Amino acid sequence: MSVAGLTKNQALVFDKLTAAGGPMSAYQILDNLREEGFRAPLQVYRALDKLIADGLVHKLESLNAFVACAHPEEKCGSHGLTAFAICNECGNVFEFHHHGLEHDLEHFLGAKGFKPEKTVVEIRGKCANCA
Amino acid sequence: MSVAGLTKNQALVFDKLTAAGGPMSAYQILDNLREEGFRAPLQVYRALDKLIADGLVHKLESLNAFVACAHPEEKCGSHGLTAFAICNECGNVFEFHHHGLEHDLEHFLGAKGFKPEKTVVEIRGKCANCA
DNA sequence: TCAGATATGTTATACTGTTACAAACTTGTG
DNA sequence: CACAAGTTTGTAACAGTATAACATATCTGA
Repeated sequence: MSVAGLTKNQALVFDKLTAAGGPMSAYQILDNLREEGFRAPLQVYRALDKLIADGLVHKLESLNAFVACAHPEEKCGSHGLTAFAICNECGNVFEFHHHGLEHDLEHFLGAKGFKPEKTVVEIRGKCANCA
Repeated sequence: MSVAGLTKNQALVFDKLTAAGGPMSAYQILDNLREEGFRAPLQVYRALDKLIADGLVHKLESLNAFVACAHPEEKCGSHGLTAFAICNECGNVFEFHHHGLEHDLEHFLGAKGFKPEKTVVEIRGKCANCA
């Protein structure tokens, strides 16, 4: 389950998030790891910072929540722009990579002299099951 | 400056945000409107809810901040997808509408049975002036 | 006028995230 | 081994973001 190169707390957070199979808030993670010895939010946020930097976890800005990457074995950053379709009914999150999108944005913003560093794309709506 | 159909508090918040010419947090707005009689966050959040519903103000999810629409005279919703390029250096926000982007996303997600309701697109990076 | 709807005010509280500092553990080098 | 430097973890306090619940006022139309 775990991934090489993670410290104890990072692995605990990553495993919890992977097992959940969906988004969790930092405080939900904290409460779920109290049995494992977690006491303070910082323990969660520190682990998340590293996991996000490594591309193993993504932050969903429109939910203030975190979700395990859909393909942790490959480095997520290498796929370019990561986007999420989030169902407002069931809360399911579908992660995808859309190269056309990325290319369009780069082209459009490049023409204006803007240098993208991180791009947030989150589509809220109804998934096929809930429609 | 003001827009028809707004209540007193809504107009105060909208004018403050327009005058700022950039993003403000809800609590920055609150502090800036204490002289006008604002006392509690809810006064700001309630006004923002209405302004956002009307398309006069946008929420920047990656900043937890709010910004006046770049073209309040036209109904913003009618332009489809609203996107933002946000400079991490100077904080400037550039609002734009990209129809190709919107079309691509709709096509891609439609094929999966996902029905978009609201789309968040925020590109963080360096603007031309700060690059 | 007055009843219903809308807007506002107020207090308290919940949720999200960070600062500052201390202690423990890891690692490489003499 | 010993021990210094760096990294990880622990803890407490706090800052920033957002909402719930309830009271009061204002507006609007029959």
